[in-house]
Amino acid sequence: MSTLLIDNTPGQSRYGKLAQALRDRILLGEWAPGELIPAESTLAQSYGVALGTIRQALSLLVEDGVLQRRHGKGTFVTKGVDGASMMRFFRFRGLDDDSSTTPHSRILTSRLRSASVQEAHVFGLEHGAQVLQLERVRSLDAEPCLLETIVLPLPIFGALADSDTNAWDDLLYPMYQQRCGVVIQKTQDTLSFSQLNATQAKRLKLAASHPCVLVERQAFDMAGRCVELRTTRGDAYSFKYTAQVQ
Amino acid sequence: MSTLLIDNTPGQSRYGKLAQALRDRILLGEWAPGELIPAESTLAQSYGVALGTIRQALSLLVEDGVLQRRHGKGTFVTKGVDGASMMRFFRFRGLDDDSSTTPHSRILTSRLRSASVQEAHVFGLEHGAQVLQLERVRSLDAEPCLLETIVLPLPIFGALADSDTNAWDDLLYPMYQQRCGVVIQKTQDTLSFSQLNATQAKRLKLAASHPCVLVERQAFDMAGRCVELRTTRGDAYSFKYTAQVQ
DNA sequence: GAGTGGTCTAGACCACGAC
DNA sequence: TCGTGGTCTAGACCACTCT
Repeated sequence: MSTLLIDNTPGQSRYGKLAQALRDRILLGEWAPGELIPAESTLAQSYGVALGTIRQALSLLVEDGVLQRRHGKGTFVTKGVDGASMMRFFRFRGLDDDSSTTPHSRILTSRLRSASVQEAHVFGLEHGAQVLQLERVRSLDAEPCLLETIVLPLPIFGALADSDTNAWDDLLYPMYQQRCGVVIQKTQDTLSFSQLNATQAKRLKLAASHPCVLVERQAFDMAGRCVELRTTRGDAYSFKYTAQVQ
Repeated sequence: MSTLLIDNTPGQSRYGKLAQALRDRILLGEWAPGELIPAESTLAQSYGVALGTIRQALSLLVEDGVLQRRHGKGTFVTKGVDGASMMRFFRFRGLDDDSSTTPHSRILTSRLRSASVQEAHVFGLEHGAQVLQLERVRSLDAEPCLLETIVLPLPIFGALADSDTNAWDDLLYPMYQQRCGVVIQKTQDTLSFSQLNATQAKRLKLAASHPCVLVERQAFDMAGRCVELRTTRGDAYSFKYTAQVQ
C-alpha cells in the first residue's frame, strides 16, 4: 500500500498521471525487470480509481514497452532486449536461416575521450563530458562480418572503463544490465549505404571502398534516455532485411 | 441505419467483428477517404452495443491507419490510402522531410506473358497462366528516382490489361481498388543490395553498375492472397530507413 | 448551445493459466 | 477452483470545435 493519491483535474488526465506514477515506481526499482506487478484490481483499489482507469494507465506503459500483459498470469515489467540483434539485417554466407546465432565479439580498441557536441546533446551531458569509445569486430565461424563503433556516456558506464575488455561478453546489453544496472529498453536503427575506408575494409577482410550497409543505432534505457550510440558496418552484399506493413 | 447486427460469441470479440464490419463498409466506399463517418453514439446505437465497445472497434481502425479521430469534430476516413509508400525507404535530394509527396509515375512497358513457376506458385495460378508485367519509372520534380517492375495475375487484373497506361494514376493501389475491386491489405518488403545494369542505369540517369537498393515486395489482398509482385530499384546513396525495436 | 470525441465510474461476466 | 487480464455495459461529465 502506498501513500499515492491522484488528485482529479490539474492539467492532465487521471490515467496519464497514474501511468507516470507507476513508471516512477518501476524506475526506482520497486519491481525488477521480469517481475510481476500487483493485479489491476489491487492497483485500482490502492489508487482509489476505477478499473478502467488503471487499465488505461497500464496500456500506456504497455505501448511504451515498459510493461507486458499476460492473460491469466498478470502484468510484468519488461525484461531488457537481449537481442535487437544486428544479425537481423544481414544474411552471411549461405548459412542456415538460424539468425539466433550470436557472432563472437573481439574488442579492438577502448579509450576515453571528450564527447562531441552531438553526443553530449543526445546523451544529455555537459559540454566536454567524458565518453567511452569502443571498436569491435564481430565474427561468425572466425570470419569477420561486422565492424562496430560504440560510444557510451562515462558517468553511467564507469564500471566498464576500468575492466578488462578481453573478459567481455559477446552480447553487450545483458552485460550493461549486470555490471552497470542499465536496462536497454528500446533501440532505433537507421540504415543507409556507404563504402568502407581502407582500415575498415582490412578489418573485415574486404577490399577498400567495398560497398557496405551502415546501421546507426541509438539505444534507450527505461527512463527513455539515450545511453548508447553504435555504428555498425557490414558487407552490403550480405544485407537482407524484411519489413512488413500491417 | 443498417441491417447489421453483431451476434455475441462465436470466436471473436464483439469489437473485433465491429471493426471488421466497419472496415468492410469503408472499403466498399460507403464513406470516401477524407469523409466523416457517423458519430460514435450513432454507431453504438445502430449496432446495438455500448459506447465503449464501438470505441474499441474504432481504436483498432485508428491503429491500422484506416480512421483518424479529431476531438470535437468527428472521425474521418484516412485520405491518401497510398499505404506502403516506397518512399519510406529513401530520402531523395535534400528535400523537405515531407515523405507524403507522391512521385509521378510513367509506364515504360506493359505486356502479357506466361507466369514463371515461382510466380504461379505465389499467385496460386495454374502452370502456364498469364500475368501482366509492367515496367515504370517514378520521378520527383521530373528527376527519375525509382525503377519498378510489377507483375500481376491476369484473371484478377484483366481490366488493366486492356486500358491505356497513359491514363493510369501515380498510385496503383487505389487504382487496383477502383478498377479491379482489389484491396491491398498487407505488404512484405525484402531489402537487399545490388547494382544497376546498363538499361536500368540509363532509365535512372545513373552510371552503369551504380549501387542500388533492391526492394522485393509481395502485396496481399484482404483474403491474404498474394496479388502483386513488385521489384523496385533506387540509388543506394539515397537509401535511408529507420527501424525501431520495442 | 449543440454536437463531437475523451475521460471516468461501478459494476458484470468471460477466457486464460496455474494449482 | 481461484486469481489474472479481457470484454462489455449504461450511464455521467469534461474538453474541444463550430455556428
